Amino acid sequence: MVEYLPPALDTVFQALTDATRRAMLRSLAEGDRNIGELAAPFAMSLAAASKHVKVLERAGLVRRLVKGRTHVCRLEPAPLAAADEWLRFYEHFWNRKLDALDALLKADDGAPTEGKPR
Amino acid sequence: MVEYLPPALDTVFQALTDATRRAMLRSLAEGDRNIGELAAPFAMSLAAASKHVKVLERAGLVRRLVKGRTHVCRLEPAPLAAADEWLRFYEHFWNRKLDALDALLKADDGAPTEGKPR
DNA sequence: GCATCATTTAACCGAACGGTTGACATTCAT
DNA sequence: ATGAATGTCAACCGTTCGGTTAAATGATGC
Repeated sequence: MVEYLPPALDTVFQALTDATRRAMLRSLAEGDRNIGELAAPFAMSLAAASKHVKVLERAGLVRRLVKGRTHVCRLEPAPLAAADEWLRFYEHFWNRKLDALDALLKADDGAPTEGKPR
Repeated sequence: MVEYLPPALDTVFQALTDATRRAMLRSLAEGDRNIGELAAPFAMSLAAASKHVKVLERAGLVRRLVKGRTHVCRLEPAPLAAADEWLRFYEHFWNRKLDALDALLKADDGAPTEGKPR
C-alpha cells in the first residue's frame, strides 16, 4: 500500500491557519522538539498541544519519532514547498500590481495594465 | 489615513483552505468576475458562493465593486504575497532537505538517531 | 407598474475546530 | 515494585464552517 499519499493543499493550508501551529513550525525550524517543548510557550493543556501536533502531522508538516516515552517531532518542509508553489502562481500578479493598483483604484473600468517598473 | 489594517495571516490561510475558494481565485486571476460567474463552475447555491466570496473579501484577497445590480470581484494579490513571505522563511529548508529526506525516511520510528550528527 | 435578474440575508443543519478534564498506557529512575 | 514523567485517548463543550432553503433587497427592462 502507499504509505504517504500527497498531503492535500486543503490540509496544509488548514494546518497553517492556526497561529499556535505556525509558531510550532517556527520552533521546529530551529531544531527537533518533543511535545512538551512544543507546548511550553502556550497557555494550553498538553492534550491540546498534542492535537495541534497531530494536525501538523496529518498535513505532512511534521514527522514524529517515538523515542522512549518522548515523541520527538521534526519539521518536514515538503508540503510548505507545495503551498508556496501554489502561491507563486500569483507572484507576477502581486509584483505587477504594486503600481497598477493606483490605476485600478482611479479608473475602475478598462484597466490599462501597463505601468512603470517599480 | 489607515487604508487597510493588515489582513491577519490566520484569515488568509483560512481562506485558502477551501478548494472552492482557491478555484475562485484562479478564475479571478484571469479577469474580473461577478458572483454568478464565480459560482457557475460549482454545484452549490448562489448563497453558498456568496459566502465564499465574503470569506475571500474578509481575507483581503478580493475587492468588490458594486456595479448596478451585479457585484464584480477583482483579485487583490497583496495578502497572497504576505502568505508567500511567511512560507519563504522555510525556503532554504525545503531546498536543503531534498536529499536529507532520504536519511530521515530510513531512520524511521524505532531507529536510533545516534547514527547522524544532530 | 411590474416582472425579472443578481445578490444578500436569515434561519437552520450537521460536521469540524479548538479547547477542557479525567483516565489510561509506557517508560524511566529509584 | 513504586512512582513520577511523557503523552495519548475519550468524552464533552461552545464556536465556526460549509452548505441548504426561503424570503428580502435592489437594479433593469418592458
